[in-house]
Parts: sequence; C-alpha cells; structure tokens
Amino acid sequence: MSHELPKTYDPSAIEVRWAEYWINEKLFSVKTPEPGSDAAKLPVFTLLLPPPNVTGRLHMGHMLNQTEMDIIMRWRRMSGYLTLWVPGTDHAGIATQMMVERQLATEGVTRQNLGRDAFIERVWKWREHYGGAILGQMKRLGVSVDWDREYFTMDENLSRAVTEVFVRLHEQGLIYRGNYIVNWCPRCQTAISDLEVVHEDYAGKLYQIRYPVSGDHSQSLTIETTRPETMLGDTAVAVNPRDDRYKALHGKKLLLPLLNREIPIITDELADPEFGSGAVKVTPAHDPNDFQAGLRNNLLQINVMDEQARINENGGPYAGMDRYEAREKILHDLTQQGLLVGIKDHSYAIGKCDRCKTIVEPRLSTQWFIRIQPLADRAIEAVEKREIVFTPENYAKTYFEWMRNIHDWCISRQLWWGHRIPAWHCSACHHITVARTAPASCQQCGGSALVQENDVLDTWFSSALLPFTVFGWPEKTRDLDVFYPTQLLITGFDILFFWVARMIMMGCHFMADHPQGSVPFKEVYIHALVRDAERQKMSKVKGNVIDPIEVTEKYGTDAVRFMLASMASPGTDIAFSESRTDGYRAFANKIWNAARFMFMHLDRVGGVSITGGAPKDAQNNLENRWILSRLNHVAGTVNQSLTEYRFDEAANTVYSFFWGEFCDWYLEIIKPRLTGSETEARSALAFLGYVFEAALRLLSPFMPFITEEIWHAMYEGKPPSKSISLTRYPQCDPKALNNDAEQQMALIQELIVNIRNLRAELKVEPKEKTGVRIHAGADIEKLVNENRSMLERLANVDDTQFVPESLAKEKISRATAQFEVALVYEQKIDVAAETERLTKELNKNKPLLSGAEARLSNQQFLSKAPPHVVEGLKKQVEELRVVIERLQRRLDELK
RNA sequence: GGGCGGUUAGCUCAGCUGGUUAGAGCGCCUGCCUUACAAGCAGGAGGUCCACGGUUCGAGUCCGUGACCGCCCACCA
Repeated sequence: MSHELPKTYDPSAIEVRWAEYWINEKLFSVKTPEPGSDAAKLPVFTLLLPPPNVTGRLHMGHMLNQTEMDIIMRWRRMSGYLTLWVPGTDHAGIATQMMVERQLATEGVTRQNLGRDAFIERVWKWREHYGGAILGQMKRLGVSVDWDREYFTMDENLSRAVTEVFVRLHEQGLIYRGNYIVNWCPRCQTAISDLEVVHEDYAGKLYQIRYPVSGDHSQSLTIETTRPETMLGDTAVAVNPRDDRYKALHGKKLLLPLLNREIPIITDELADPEFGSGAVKVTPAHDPNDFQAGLRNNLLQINVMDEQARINENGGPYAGMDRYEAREKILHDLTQQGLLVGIKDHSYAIGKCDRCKTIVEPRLSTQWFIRIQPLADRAIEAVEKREIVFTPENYAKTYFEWMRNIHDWCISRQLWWGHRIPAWHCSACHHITVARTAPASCQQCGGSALVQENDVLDTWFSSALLPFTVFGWPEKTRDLDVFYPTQLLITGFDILFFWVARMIMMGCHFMADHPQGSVPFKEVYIHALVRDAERQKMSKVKGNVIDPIEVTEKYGTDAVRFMLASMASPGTDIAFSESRTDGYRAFANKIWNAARFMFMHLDRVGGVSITGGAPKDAQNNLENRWILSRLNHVAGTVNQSLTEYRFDEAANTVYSFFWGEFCDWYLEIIKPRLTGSETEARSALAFLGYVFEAALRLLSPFMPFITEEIWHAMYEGKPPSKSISLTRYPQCDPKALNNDAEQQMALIQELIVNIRNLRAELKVEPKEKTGVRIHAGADIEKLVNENRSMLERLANVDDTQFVPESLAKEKISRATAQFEVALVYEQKIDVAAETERLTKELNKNKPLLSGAEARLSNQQFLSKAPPHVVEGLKKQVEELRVVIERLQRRLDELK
C-alpha cells in the first residue's frame, strides 16, 4: 500500500468526486433521534437555509452565505453536535410568474389565454424543468445540508400549514380584509407591500394650480401638487383650521377645474400653513394621507385609474390615457385656461416596484392585511430580552427602528402563482367564509354558490413560517420537539425585514408554548455584501457580476471559500479579490505538497500508521513540544473565533499556522530526521502524521475538499470513518501548551533570522556556509547547543562558537537584547550600504528611546500606569540603549 | 426628513475591553530552479492610522466637530 496523491493539485479533479460522495453516502442526513436514544442526548444545532428563489442562480452573495453556514455547520458537527441543516427553495410568487409569462409570450400566449388552472400547471412544469438549478450549484459547492429534508414552499404539507396559519390568524382577528390605499404596481397588476417599494430620489416639479371658488370666480385657492393628474379624483381642498388667511372661505365650495365638479373647502390638519399657499388638494383614492383625511371628513373616494394606471371613466375627457400622458394633457389644458399659476423645481422620492421598477401607484383597493402590532410587540420583546441575539449587534437597532414604526402588512397579491387565500365568497349574500377546506355552504346564508378568493398570499407569508413548518407543524411532531428553535440564522441584511423580522413575529406567535422557547432562532448573523474588486455593488446592469461557479472552477472551491472566509469580518463588505483567491489556491497547493512530502517519506520507510493519537516519545525534542503547543494554541483561537463568527480571524489563524509555522519551520527542522535512519524517521513521521492529521481537521470546515482528499490518502484508503467531516474538531488541550518551548523556539528563530540577515547583507553565496560567533547568557548557550544542528542547517552555518566577550566591535554583527551574533566571513562589507542601514536604524530607534525616557521621568505616568507597563517600558529603555550604543559605535568604526 | 456604517501600506482589509517599535494577503525590490511545493524559498522597501479639538500618565483605539464615501428607512402636498 502507498499513499496516493497525484503530483499536481487539481481542485476540479477532486471536488466533484467528494461532493457526490458526501451526497451518496448521506453523510449529512439526520434521522430524528428517538427519545432516550444516544443521539437524543447530543446538543442540537439546527440551521435553516435561507431558501433561494426557485428561479434563482447562484451568485456571490449566496456563495458567501453558504460558505459561512457550511463552516459553522461542519465545525459544530465536528464539535459533537447533532447538526441539522435544512435546505429548500421558495416558490417566489411574482418572480416565477413573470418568468413563465415571459416564456409563454415567446409562444404568443398570455396567462389569461391559458386560464388559471392551466397556467399553474404550466408553472409546475416549468419548475420541474428549469427550477431549482441553484440547488445543483449548491451541490457542487459541497454544502453539508441534509438533502433528504429538502423542501419547496409550495409542497403540500407546507401549503396546508400556510392555510392553517391564515385561518388561525383570521380567527384571532389578526387578519382582516378592507378597502385601503395600497402600493399598486401597474405593470405586475398587483398590490405589493411597503417593503416591495423602493424609493428613489427624483427631480420633479411642483405645479401651482388655481381652483376658483364656486359661484364667485373672482376668488380662488391655489394648491400645489407634484401629481396634477390626480386632481381628477379630488373631492376637497383642505386648509388648516388655524390658518387665518382662509377663515372667510370656510364652508365654501370650489369648482374643480377641467371637470367642473364642485368640491368643498374643508379644514383639516392635513394642510400645513407653512407649505405653499397653505391649501392642499385632497384625493382620497390616490394618496395615503388624503385617504386618512377623507375618512376624517367623510369625503367621497373617487378612483380615477384602472389597474394599469390609465385614467378610467371617472376622468372625463382624459379617460383611457396613461397617467403620465394625462398629466401632460391636463397641464396643457390648465395653461390654456390660465389656471396653471406656476411651476417650481421640487425633488422628492418616488416609489418603484422592487421587482420591475415601474413607478408604483397608490391605489384604493380591497386587500387582505395582517394586523401587525400585536405580533410586532412580542417580536420586539424577544430581541430586547436577548432571546435572539444579532451579530453584528447594531442590526438589533435597525430591527427595532423598523419594528417600532411598522405598518399593517398587505398580504394579498393579484397573482396566480402562490398560496391561494382560503376564503370563499358567497354569490348570494357576498359573505366571506374563511376555512381550512372549501366549505359546502355559506356560513351566513347557507347558499352553496361559493367562489374561492382569487388572490394569493405574499411569498414572504409562507417563508415566515418555515422555522416551524419544515418540522411538520401544525402536527405535534418529534422533529419540532428536537429541532425547534433553530440555533442560528445566517442571512443578508437585505431581507432583515422581509424575512427575518417576520419569522420572529410568526415564530413567537405560533410557537408560544414550545418548551424550548418560542423564538424561531437564537442567533442571527447578518453577513456583508460581496462587492467587485472596485468595491462596486455587483449588478447585471453594470456587468460586473462575478459568477461563483466560474471562479470556483478556475481556482477551486476550497480557495474561493477560504478567500471569502478570510475576509468575512462582521459588518464589513467584502471586495472580491481575485489575487487573494489565487493566493489561497497557492495555500491549497502548499497543503497538497506538504502532504506529498510526508507521504514520500512514509512510503520510503513504511510501517508507520496514522493512529490519530500523539506518540508517547513525542516530547523529547524542542520542535515537537513547540509545534504541539502551537497547534493547541491555534485550536483554541480558531474555536473561539468561530464562536464569535470571526471567520476572518479563524481563517487567518489556521493559515499562518499551517504555512508560516508548520511548513516553514517545523517541516524544515525535521527534514534531517526524516532522511536519517529508519528508526529515527519512523519516530519523526509518527509525530508528523499526528500533527498533520490534526491540522487537516482544523482546516476541514474551511477547505472541505482538499482536506478530505488528503485525509483519505493518509489512511491509505482505510480511514477510521467515512469522512474527515465526521471526526472530532481539535480543541485546545491546556496540558499540551508549553510556554517554555514557544519562547525557546522563538529565540532560535530570531537567531536564525539574524544570521540570514547578515548573510544577505554581505551577499554570501547561498551555497557557501559560514561560521558564527555568539555572545549570550549560559541558558541560551545551552539551548543552542541542544539544538545546534537545527540552527546550523536553517541558517546555513558550519561552525558555531560561543564567546565570552561582547561582539559589539565586530564589523559583521547583529544584536538583540538577548544575544549578539557575528558572522565569520572574510568578505569586505559594503561600507556605504552598511552606513545607510545603520543610520536608518539609528534614526528609527533614537526617538523611541527619548520618548520612552520622557515617559519614565513623568511622575504622573509612574504613579498611574499599571506596574507591568512601567516595567515593560524600563526594560525597553535598557534594550534600546544597548542597541543604540552598538549602532553608534559601528557607525563610528565604519568612518 | 430620520437612522447606521466607513476613512489604517500602491491595492484589499485586520488591529477584540486605550498600554512596549501598527499587522496580513496581493503587488513591488534583491537573491536563490536548495529532489514537497518557482502556485516555491530566503531577505527587503513601503504607513505624520481623513482633519481639527478634547479626555488621559498614555489615543489608530474613547468623546466632540467637520470633510469625504457608502448604506438603510420615510405617506410631507
């Protein structure tokens, strides 16, 4: 048997294979543990995948999100948790319907041609063929989700739960139906919620229009409006009751221009005396504020637009025109009649449909709403009481801000694709029956001519329920007992209100009596945005979108994951860095080659098997004590960092450990032993294998593919378990920490670096060995003598002498506080270069010394600073004095 | 109109409760194809931490003001 690993690291060759293996072996599928079973005793860690749209394709945001989730889940799984990660897709009402309608359009068909049932059937077919491509992409990324539990928000069981929730909320008086101003998208031809409206600054105009007093055309009121076309629906003009200018007009009527309809002058707080003339037109059917004013004053509501925002029959001569066409015509007509008094520039925000960017029309229509306040109150409390904790913490503030100013949620959509509202209209008496299943007869009149509500629910209605519906709610299931609440939610801030806040409201409401708490998750980690290299937001329009699958294929999934993790510091956006990704591919390559190096020696010597335990005789040399101590330190740091979601810290720690310490120093140090006698090599390899295996486990959550590949190779195809992801994550063992070893090793490293420095300075040929003389304390002499071959090998030295006298006068020497070292080398030195270096060094150190001295002579500092700081500074001053004195003397000698 | 975040090396970012000489990756310069790795090794240069003021023995770190960049929320005609 030998340890098989191809010569070159080719990520694509290994990644697809392991991704498939993990799925086929069902490594991440979790069976619900039976009560009393061993599995039931494990701590549980549940995570819900934010369901991507069924129409979606993977983008960098998904990749970051999934990388972070996968790191946490692999780490928790390896740390002994029963780890369940539930994937699924969202039916994405509007998005999907648009997609299919577009497809129909190419066939020259509209959904109306097809009819509702046939259209929906068509959507299901579409989903079968094209939907969920994103899940395939996720599989390529190797995310450790439980594919056996994959859900779709329109699945039968989830749809039943949606109905149940709707009916219960209705029974509780938390869902109502009514005629209100809603945001209406004239293109999608449906109502949308406040959240689905995006506001954009718009440099518009303010039109001043004169409304003559009815019966007395010498008098008039001038109003200002940004939307003259809505005047067709005016049913009053308001002035402020305290506005003395208009007292004489109270109770009089105005003649609405163009339509010549009489409208009353009313007094209402709606009118701000400071704004314009102080008089404001009131259009209850087309403006939310006017709507409220209309209710207060019992005004007529005249809807002047149809569902496509064209002027309807109430618009007189303008009927049939588009709203903006009508605006132009109206302005033209007003000008002709001398009623357009002025036009001012006025910038304001206009609302656009989040989905199609059409300007939203506030429109009076009958919709279904959730009375949100009672749900919001509890959801606010849950975060206030830290039943749910946000990372970064300031998102809690954003959350409160929104929750405390929340409006009722319009949940009905005039679409076909989605959960149809479980309400039935009686044709006879118009009573509406809300029920779990189609009622046989009308609740009120007993009539049997019932028609189901046409509207469907907002997509976010069903996704708000997922934390409990995926576990079988409303049934009382074992899954709910075990897996609810989920531990963590990782998602982007863009859906904080759409999804996160609503899950909290619904979870708290419907799971109120759950023994483990009602909240749907205990922690929320909000991840940052992935931007392009120029820190621009990625967008299709700008054409700067980076396709994760493309870069994954170019650099390897492991490298892209590591890049994302290494930059994922909470609250900071990530500028996608191709060079950095390339750097992490180099890191993967480094790991690969380190493995090949080890395997080469394992195969040469034979008879060494990796057992996963530290060999007993491991501690009798410095480098082993050192690397073991470092490994444990690093394990401690990584575990701590991941607990705090410091992916960057965790990744950087394990990176510099593996490359900077394990490869650069440890492997170099043990090389002679590996090539020495077989006994010696076996002993070295046993320990090397132990450290390497632990390092692989440490790396595994970040780079699951390469670590899996090497880990299996390490065991020559006979690993102790099916996957490295099922082994235990390294923990910090305090007994393995060894400060002495770390300090001793640091000193030797410093010595070696200083010698290398001297050699570089003198341009000593790399192949040529030199002698060194060292002046230092007895303990250092002892340490160096014990590790002499290590020092000489790594510093390219053939003779090491300890001398009792100071080496300060030596031309070719370096010094630290602990030692002086000089090169035995006959070559002349470059006086100019050396002078420059020494001067620079001197100039750097002098101000440090004077600064430190000044502080030490400051009584305030001495009395107030903690002792260890004062001591540290004293020591520093001593060291600096020595160093500066030496530098000065060397400079003098060179002259 | 409210609220939030950022400004540290040429570039992208760390720097956790204030404490010895501010770090990393990439890029740059010098020298090495040293049989694990040139996707590498060794060495090096490079920063008045946006500005001003304050608190403190001590500020990249805390407070205030300003500048610049960015984000979110919002029914002022």
